[in-house]
Amino acid sequence: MLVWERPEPPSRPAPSPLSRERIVRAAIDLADRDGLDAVSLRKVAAALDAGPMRLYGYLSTKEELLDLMVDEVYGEIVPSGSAGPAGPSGDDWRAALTELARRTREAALRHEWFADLLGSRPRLGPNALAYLEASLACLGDTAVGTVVRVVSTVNAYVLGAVRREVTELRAERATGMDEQAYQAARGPYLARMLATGRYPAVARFVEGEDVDPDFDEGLEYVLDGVAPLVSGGR
Amino acid sequence: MLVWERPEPPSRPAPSPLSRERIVRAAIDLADRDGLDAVSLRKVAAALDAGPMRLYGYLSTKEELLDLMVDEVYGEIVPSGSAGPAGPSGDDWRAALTELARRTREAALRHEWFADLLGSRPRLGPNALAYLEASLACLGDTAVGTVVRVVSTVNAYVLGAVRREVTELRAERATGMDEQAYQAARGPYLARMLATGRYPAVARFVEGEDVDPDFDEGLEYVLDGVAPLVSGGR
DNA sequence: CTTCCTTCGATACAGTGTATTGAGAAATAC
DNA sequence: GTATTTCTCAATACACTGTATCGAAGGAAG
Repeated sequence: MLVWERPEPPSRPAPSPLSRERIVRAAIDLADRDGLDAVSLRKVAAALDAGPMRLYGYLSTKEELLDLMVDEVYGEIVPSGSAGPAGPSGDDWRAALTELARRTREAALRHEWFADLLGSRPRLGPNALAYLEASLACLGDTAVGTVVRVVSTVNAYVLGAVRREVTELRAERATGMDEQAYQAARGPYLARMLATGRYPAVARFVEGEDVDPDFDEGLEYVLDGVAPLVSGGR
Repeated sequence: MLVWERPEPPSRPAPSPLSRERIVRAAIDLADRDGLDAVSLRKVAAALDAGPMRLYGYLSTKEELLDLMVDEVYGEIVPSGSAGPAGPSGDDWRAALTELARRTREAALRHEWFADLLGSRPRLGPNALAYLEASLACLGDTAVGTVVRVVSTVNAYVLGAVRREVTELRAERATGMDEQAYQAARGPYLARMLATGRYPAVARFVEGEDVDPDFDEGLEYVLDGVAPLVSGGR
């Protein structure tokens, strides 16, 4: 039985009133501050002045906690008032999808762990469904086959781009958030590898000015790619 | 100091000759069979008839083992003989990128855990560099700015699409690899959610024939999107 | 043969997710 | 009102994780 089907245990007016909401929020705070690895049932429970086993009334497994965390962030992404379908497939489907993608990226930058979990588990929570709903609704009343093609392609890009961006961000910070230090740390090794001559294209790319890829720009290309699908019918 | 910089300890002709190669292969076999969570230093060591601490001569942390595993799969992806740059930006850059994307996907289907790790850690291993090299080389001598735009966009799509596909595959298998059983399990919950009327677009999508999104098709769209960049020159 | 230095395995520790169990309180029955 | 049942919670326990420490064994150098 899925988490979202099970009712919460009635909140006893016991010492500290607990709830899924509070548990999830504590877990998210922990993950935001100290990373996903720091999220243990013991620490989450401790943050709420409770024993670890207390949580098992609200969750039946740690996986479920992660599911709830992910769903919570989906809730941050989807604009709360946008349940209604957008304009009937005008040309603003691009703007709508772009907006959603941007919000997804921003949420992932706020909650870096989200990028690790995104797409790694089936999303059936209410907010994940709302997210899916919002995605599909961007295309108005376009044919369902077209909609799924467009949305899944764009979503795949967003997922991958966000993941890459967060990873790079972490890597930079790992060496002391100094770009110079980063080059200095990875430099010797990379230089030696490139000196082997086995990676000429990489060498050319490293020596050139570093144009780090832009999220919005890549998104434009992807949207360009699927645009004929939606305007051209099919 | 990175793993790839450190030499292996000289292989004593001790009871069982160990090597990074053997360790990584054992770990990969374990991950393929029982999932990434089953990869523990103890189990890997046991598979090689060694104590857990023995591995610390070859690795200094479990993270490094994961890095080596990822790099090994990169080695499976990149065609071994394709170090030379492809044709000078003809029109076969599409074919080359497609080939590489397909091979990436196939590797992820062979090693599902690869999808979980892909893009989650900086890739600087020799095979990862070769992969990057092969990606960049697909575009021949196109301007470096264009190359990075194209490759990073395509890679983002591949990463996201592969991840989604593997996740769905796992979800289906979790209920007993029966599509009917899957619908039956998730059905009641989904039906109830859809009955709330809050997800009309999702409902339309679920009721319609389920066109699961195709990897190659989405890739085509993305390539279409970046095509003007490479043919039109920057 | 003795000495030294490397390498290995055992032990140990802090931390994890979770099953079990026993105490205590709330709710019900009389 | 008291007695009994039921439910909730916290403590304990277990198997497991990654890794530090340390003592012993074994090959190399003198």
